[in-house]
Amino acid sequence: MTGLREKILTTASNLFQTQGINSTGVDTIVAVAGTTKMTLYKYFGSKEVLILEVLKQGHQDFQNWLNDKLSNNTKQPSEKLQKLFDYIEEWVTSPDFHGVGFIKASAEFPQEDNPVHQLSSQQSQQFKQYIHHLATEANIKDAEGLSLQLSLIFEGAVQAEQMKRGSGAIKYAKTAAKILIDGASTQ
Amino acid sequence: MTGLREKILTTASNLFQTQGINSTGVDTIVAVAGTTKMTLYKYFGSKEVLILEVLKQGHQDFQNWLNDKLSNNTKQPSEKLQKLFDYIEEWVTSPDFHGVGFIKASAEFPQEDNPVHQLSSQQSQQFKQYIHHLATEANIKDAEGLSLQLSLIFEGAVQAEQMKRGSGAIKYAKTAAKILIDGASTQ
DNA sequence: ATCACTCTATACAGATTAGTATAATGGTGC
DNA sequence: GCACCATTATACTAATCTGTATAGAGTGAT
Repeated sequence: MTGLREKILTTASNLFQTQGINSTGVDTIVAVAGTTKMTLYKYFGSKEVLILEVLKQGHQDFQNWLNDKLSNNTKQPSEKLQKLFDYIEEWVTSPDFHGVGFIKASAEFPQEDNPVHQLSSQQSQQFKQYIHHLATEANIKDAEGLSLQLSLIFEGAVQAEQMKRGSGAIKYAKTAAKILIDGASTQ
Repeated sequence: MTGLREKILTTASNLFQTQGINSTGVDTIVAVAGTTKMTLYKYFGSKEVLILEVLKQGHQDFQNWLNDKLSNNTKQPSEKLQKLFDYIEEWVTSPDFHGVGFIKASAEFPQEDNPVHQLSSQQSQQFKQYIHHLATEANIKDAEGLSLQLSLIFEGAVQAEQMKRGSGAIKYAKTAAKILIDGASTQ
């Protein structure tokens, strides 16, 4: 079992978040990962493929983590929606939080026909749909509107946290989410 | 009257938004602006200086535009806060909207000691303080909390709009803002 | 021991980058 | 005409980038 592919993935993920994607060269990645370019290009045909794989992995990790938390710690569907931002806070404030990939990637690759941008956009929409799913299960009338608002707050909070670490933006995002959820529930 | 400096500024601003900052070379900027590198480096000592100037200009334009709108079209302080997101919507949906500079810049320059990141962070905070100012004038009790929440929604909406143009995120951001403002007013 | 296989080491190609040096061009004021 | 000025045109340096070519080192199986 190599684990080299995995090592390259996590190394690239960290560097992309801390240095930026375009600012991180392939040479830097392999140097930090303790391997060579030949190996990197064997597992990932190009830097673009590597970027896409990093995004996929990060998104999947987040979705799995969140889903497990919600499945294991809540019973009623309405409870999930209420506790959503509690877990998001836990995720964002955890020490190994390294940002949300698709938000940064879409900024670095603004062109709509770019594969990285397309995947980012797709992941953003996927997350919105996940909230939509939670909202409909909780019998929210305007599930579409609420899910869009909650994803707005999510992206804004992550953006703010990324802009200035430990800004406490998540706390206010949490109360804002609570207000919006309560408002949509009693309708 | 030259206007060449201005021309370079607006050209760079457009290219930075549509292609990304790091992905836009100095050669491209001068080619599109119809000038040469010598002139660019005469007005702006380095690419970093140019980036900073573009950010300053864009932020100032936005703040001036928003402030004028609010000053001219509202009378009472509480009205300003209510109409804030109406004008933000007008700004975002306008055809020559080219994104909010400091949001993208902070993504492309994640390192906190980077001058571009620092300016972005500073501008983000400045905008939050502007909302805070509006909130205190409107006699909102928890002005700090509300202004943070509204700036979250703003950044999230811009992010969403940038991710997928014409997503209608602004409309939902508007209603979310209304709910939060009303909630903070009747406290 | 030899084959097969993964990984390393290193050097390289070709393109692109930021920034500079130098000479020529064009217009304005006098 | 002449001097002054901003601008252009072009060529260059030196670094950096992605991606590849080639040869060698290590390991495990049979």
